[in-house]
Amino acid sequence: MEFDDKVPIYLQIKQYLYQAIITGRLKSGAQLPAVRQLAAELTVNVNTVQRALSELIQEGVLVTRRGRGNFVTDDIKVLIELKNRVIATELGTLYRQLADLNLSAEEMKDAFAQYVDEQEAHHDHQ
Amino acid sequence: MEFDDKVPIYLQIKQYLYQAIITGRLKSGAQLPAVRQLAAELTVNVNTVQRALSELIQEGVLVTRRGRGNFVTDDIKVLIELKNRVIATELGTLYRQLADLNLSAEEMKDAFAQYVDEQEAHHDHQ
DNA sequence: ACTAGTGTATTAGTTATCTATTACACTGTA
DNA sequence: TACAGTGTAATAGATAACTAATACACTAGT
Repeated sequence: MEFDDKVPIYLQIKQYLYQAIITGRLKSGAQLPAVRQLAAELTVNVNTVQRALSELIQEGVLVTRRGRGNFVTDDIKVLIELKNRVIATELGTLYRQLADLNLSAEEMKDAFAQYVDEQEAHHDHQ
Repeated sequence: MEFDDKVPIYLQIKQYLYQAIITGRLKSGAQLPAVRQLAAELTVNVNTVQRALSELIQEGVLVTRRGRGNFVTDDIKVLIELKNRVIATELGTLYRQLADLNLSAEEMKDAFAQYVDEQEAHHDHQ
């Protein structure tokens, strides 16, 4: 996997796992690949994977069972909360950045809507 | 100044300067504070400031005159292009993140619009 | 010429992240 | 009981970012 060398890899792995869980590629209760396999897939060290996993465990998103493996929590509430939290964080980041550039609420919404429409148009033409 | 310790400080300083220039707090042709003063204001080392500045100089956003100081370019076209580039980058980041979470174009626009409206409502109540 | 105020460069030391390697602990099955 | 497959921990070394300190180079004003 390719990483942005300006942000710690373990944080990018967290994002990658959030994404897999939120989109349902890793479903509630599902077992994750073994840490050594994950490390191989991501072309990264086991310790780095472990660091990301341990934070997800801390958050209650993952559950670890010694000798068995790591699993996505079966607590649906936690997963719903996770999705809301992740999306809100991303929306908030853009909002703050645009606010810092003195864009009004209307300008922000228009700019983003226009950007999205442009991207969709490009996709259609592919 | 407070920094996020998960992203290099010199990049955050770049963003800070982009913001100052785009919002007109630093106008076209204006002289920047001396590097030592900037370092003091940002509570950061001179070398770190210098690293950020040298990238802005490389981009043509700033112009340096030895012994005189650093100045915002008086090439308006460069500044307009800068604003467009910075905003497009930020919009693109959110777009990609939400696309990775399988949100549709409509869902993205609605989610952001709703977020912005909520923020504005909170501001009114302050 | 001197001096104060600029940017620039170099060196050395600290810290966080990441890697590589090895070892250990627990679980389930043959 | 062995063993293969899990997670977990610890150590040592590499690299990038940051800091601190010092020195150098150029400009403008006295």
